[in-house]
Amino acid sequence: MITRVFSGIQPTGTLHIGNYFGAVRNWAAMQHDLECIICIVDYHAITIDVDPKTLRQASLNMAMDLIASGIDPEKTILFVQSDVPEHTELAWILGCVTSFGDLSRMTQFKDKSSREAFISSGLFTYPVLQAADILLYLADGVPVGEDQVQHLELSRRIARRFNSRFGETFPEPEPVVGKKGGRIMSLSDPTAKMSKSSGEAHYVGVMEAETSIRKKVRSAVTDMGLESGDAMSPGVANLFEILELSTEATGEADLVDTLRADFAAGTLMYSKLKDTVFEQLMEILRPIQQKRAKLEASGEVLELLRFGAEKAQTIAQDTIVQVRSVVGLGTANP
RNA sequence: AGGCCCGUAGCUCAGUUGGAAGAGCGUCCGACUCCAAAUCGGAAGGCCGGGGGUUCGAGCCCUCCCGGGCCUGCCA
Repeated sequence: MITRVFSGIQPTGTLHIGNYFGAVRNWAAMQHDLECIICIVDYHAITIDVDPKTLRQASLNMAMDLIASGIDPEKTILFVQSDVPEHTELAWILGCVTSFGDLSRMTQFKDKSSREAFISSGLFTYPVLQAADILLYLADGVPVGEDQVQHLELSRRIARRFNSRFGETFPEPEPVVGKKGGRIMSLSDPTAKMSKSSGEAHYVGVMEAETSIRKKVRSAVTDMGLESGDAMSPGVANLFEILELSTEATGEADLVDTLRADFAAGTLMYSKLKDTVFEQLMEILRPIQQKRAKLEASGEVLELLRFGAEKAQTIAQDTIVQVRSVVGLGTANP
């Protein structure tokens, strides 16, 4: 039985609808039944080149996006990672029970390092910090997408090795699967997951201006003309996916059925599909954008994050005291 | 600590004895499309890493600095 869930998200400055439908919305649903901890992972962000002038603001923006998207800072512990420096201490200690070979096998490192000119050792040990994030809170559940299962496996491995070496300390975190697959693909390249790093045309920002969103949806790749009865192309399937996820909340699910029937009959106009996707999407995004604007005007994020960091640190410090004790570190806690 | 190589458009790079800064990809606009993609047409985009020097003239030569890569060594 899972009781406490940890999630991290990088301070990329803004959320896109892939983040929203794939992760954030599930977190918002979970926070009513489970103890949720959501961390804006700025220590992770600095593993690749970042601009120090924008990092802090990116963290604050991400926090505001999350709250506007339904994360309730009263229910969920929401904070910025570096406000709780215990993360780094635990990462060091866990790094010492992590094998070099395990880290070398991480595919995401191989991926990212091949793209960077400067490869920091932090990029290499990133999964250790990720394990520390989870284990610091003794979280027993981690909402996880396809691409993160390998990292979670490593976290479990690290927890297991630590426990066997120093005594039962950490639960082995279980993957928590969201209720819906919710994997949204890039609009320009529907074979790749939606991400900000691929470029402007690839993603739709949750806080993006309506005119811009409309344009991006209209520009989505479809297909080169199908015979009726042909399988749906990845691009069209992706649009249907977005539509389905949107209408789930707007209560207009019959729109999807109608359009699907049109597709099956070979009479679907993609321009109509796109307009519908755009309209339904905006039904979801508009209230979020309004909430976000109010939040920004109020200037209360800093206070909310400080509140979150305090709650997080209370848990984190208990863990660190325990860890230092079983490992034999320091003189304060024999 | 020593040796070698690199830094030019958002990205990957070309740039001849020193003589008017370029290409591909990406971006923006247009044509074509039910809408898009692909394709075609057009446009924007640059402190040539930075300072100093040589020269009538420097992306190119000299020098120092900054940043990055590889190799060897030293310390922990």
